[in-house]
Amino acid sequence: MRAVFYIASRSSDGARPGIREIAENINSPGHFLAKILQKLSKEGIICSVKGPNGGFYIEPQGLKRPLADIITALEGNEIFTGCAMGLSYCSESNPCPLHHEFKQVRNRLTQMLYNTSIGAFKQELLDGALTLNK
Amino acid sequence: MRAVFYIASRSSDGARPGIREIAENINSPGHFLAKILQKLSKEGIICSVKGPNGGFYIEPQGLKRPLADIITALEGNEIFTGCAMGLSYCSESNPCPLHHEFKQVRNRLTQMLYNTSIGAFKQELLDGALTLNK
DNA sequence: TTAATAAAGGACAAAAATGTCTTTTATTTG
DNA sequence: CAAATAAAAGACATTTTTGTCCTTTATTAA
Repeated sequence: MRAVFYIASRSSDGARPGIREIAENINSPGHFLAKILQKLSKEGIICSVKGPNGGFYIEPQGLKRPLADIITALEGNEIFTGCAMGLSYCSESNPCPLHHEFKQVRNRLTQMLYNTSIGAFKQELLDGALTLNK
Repeated sequence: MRAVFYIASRSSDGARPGIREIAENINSPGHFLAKILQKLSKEGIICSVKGPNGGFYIEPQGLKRPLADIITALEGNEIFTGCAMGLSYCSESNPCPLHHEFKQVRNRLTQMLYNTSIGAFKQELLDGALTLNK
């Protein structure tokens, strides 16, 4: 789950890096990465091409999608909706003591992840160190 | 890890509920609860008395401690310090693209958990539904 | 002082998350 | 079309987290 954004930043700029190349650059077990990429491509976040010279890439429109989409695809959306204390009964109509205050924090996080596109994140990475080895 | 705050809210008001009593009221496996309570009592957040009529309680001064202490005791403080993306290289001097913005969100959460005492949380629970069965 | 009670502690078991390996399928290039 | 390449897919292994059980130790009350 860690190695998510690396793909995003690498796979673009026209090229189509393969699993091995990506794995080396982000310092992650290749076979494990493969599974994650499979999920992401099934969810339509990244695209893949089989065969020689194949690999992964992201379409221009895909770069516009928010980081939140990646999280949702990989881990579901509990982060965006769950209670701070993990209380199952907690809801808008039956809030736990921290519910309202926490909701603000959570909403801000949600906003942040929805307002930051994969492309923007990538751009900042390229501008900076690009140290993605975990 | 879920069943944390329940103890806090129950064990006070002079009584010393035992594991069984607590477990039933919060709908959690008793033996598992026991381990959590052990940790918390080792950390000095709750107190325990062995023998007949023994059980768990929290001293008045303990009620003043922030919720954050419970979290730290049980899960460490990565929540309060870690990077949103789980990037190990991310730090103040080498920030990831979301670092600064996320830090604000995280600090707000931290503040919230430090400003809310166990006692205050308990009070709100007693005032409200007190539905703590998970 | 002894019997009953209840937490402490450690060993063990199950489930989930993480990671590895092998086979299959699709694509491209010669 | 054949061979090589690379992702897809699923089986399998390891590790971590979560949960259970049993024995020991401390305390209280009769």
